[in-house]
Amino acid sequence: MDELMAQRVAKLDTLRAAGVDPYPPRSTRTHTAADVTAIVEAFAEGSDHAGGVEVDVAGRVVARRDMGKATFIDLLDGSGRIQVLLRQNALGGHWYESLRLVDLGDFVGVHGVPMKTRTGQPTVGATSWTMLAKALHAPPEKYHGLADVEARQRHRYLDLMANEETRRVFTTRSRVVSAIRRFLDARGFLEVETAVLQEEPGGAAARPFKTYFNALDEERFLRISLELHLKRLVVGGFERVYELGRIFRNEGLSTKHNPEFTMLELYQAYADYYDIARLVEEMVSTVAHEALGSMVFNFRGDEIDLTPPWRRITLHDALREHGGLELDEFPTEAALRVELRRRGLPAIPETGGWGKLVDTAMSHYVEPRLIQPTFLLDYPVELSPLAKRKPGNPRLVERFEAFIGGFEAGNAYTELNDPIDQRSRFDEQLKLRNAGDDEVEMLDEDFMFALEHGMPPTGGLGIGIDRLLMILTEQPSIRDVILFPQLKSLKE
RNA sequence: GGGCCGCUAGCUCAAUUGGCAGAGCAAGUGACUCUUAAUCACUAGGUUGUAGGUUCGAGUCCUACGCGGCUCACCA
Repeated sequence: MDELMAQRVAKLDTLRAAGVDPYPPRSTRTHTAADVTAIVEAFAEGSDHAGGVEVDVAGRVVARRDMGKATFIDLLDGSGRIQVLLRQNALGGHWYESLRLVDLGDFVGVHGVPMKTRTGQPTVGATSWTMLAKALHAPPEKYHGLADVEARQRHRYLDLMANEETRRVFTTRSRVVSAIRRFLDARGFLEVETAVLQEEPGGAAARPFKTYFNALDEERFLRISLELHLKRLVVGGFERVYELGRIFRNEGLSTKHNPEFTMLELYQAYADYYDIARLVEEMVSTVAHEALGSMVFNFRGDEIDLTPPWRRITLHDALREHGGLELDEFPTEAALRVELRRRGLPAIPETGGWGKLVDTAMSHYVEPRLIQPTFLLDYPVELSPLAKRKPGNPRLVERFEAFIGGFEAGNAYTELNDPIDQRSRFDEQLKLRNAGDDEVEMLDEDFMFALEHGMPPTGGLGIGIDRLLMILTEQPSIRDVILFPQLKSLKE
């Protein structure tokens, strides 16, 4: 035990020896910090007190200014900060003296009267105080806060207690998620919960996490998307469903990727991808307005305006506009590969077909330039085995991805509901897999059985909530919007 | 996984060419009854991420490892 902790334990023992429980089971709080501030601000003009009102406040001691026979303490509670003035002749000598047992980081309760100091600051003039919970470690530095990125992520509680900005990000996250629910609930969507542990992880091309189900003596996978289960529900007759849930992909970490992340997926019967595009821009802008009161955000140095309508451009046109690449001139995998090599693109995939190469070109030329919210429309069929083909052009599907701030934030299609085509698409995926592409969509027989019973024309959507939050809270890394991001363990 | 950068007191940061490891906050003692990054005086606090190596001498140079950040690859 280090010296600082030993000092605090000694104070704790002193309290106990005096018959004081340093961890009492409850407090008698009657007012929050914000309540007291409101009371003081309602004082009559020229008055510095409210006749007869007494309050009990409680919170963590975040600053302390010792003035001899008077001490100022700043308490932080869930509503904010409030200053407390403890004076010897208001508390009595014994209780003032025992203030020396109060350290930064302790939780204390204070009984007193709302008042203004000479400078007009709302303050509780204390008549008594109580220890509510003794802290055995010093909190992070009071002025600079906690800066070390690793410490902030490993010990998020320290980040939250030290950094106002962190508290803002995560209260915003909560408000955004509840605004999304309100938006969808108001439009007749039914919120559902589907299986996290799955026999066959489908709905996306990603490596899954594996786990083991002891009772059944079978392997299970953590879900990599919500799609196939939600579509089963549309088959079952739920016309508008959504799920806000955690999904898991056994892949790398980056400023845009965390292995577990929160996805919103929704499915709307009798809608197509154009309907979904309108829904997305309306939902995101409404949620931004409700949760943050603004539709304009500063993200990585760019000003991003979420006001609808968002730009719509086909992938085909975007490649011409941003890359000078005319896809029609390179209609085969071989021709496109030669062209991309000639252009010197990095990381050209060896497997995966024409669609994968189009995706590579898109990532290189288009994606980084889509700073303002943009719907990129009509993708190669090979990349989208669950989306409906575009009438008149069977190489493309009715799909868009929504880009904001230079990365993908959403993905939507007119859902494929032709079970014959769906089965052949799974077959195509299997061929790609056999050709060496290990991240493809896997056949799910029960899903096929569902489709074979008939699914109405349906529009579907997936939005990465964490990425959306990055924009809305103006945070450059996904780890800044996830309370407990995945980190390597400390081996000792 | 590759490349680059970082790791010094509980926290935030210094340390010149390889030459006695420092400061602020926090802590302890004392002064101070309207302060608010309170102020003032004094005190204590270190296996410089870990393990080796070079050197008379290593926070500093070399090697390996650990953790983190950025970036590339993969992915949403």
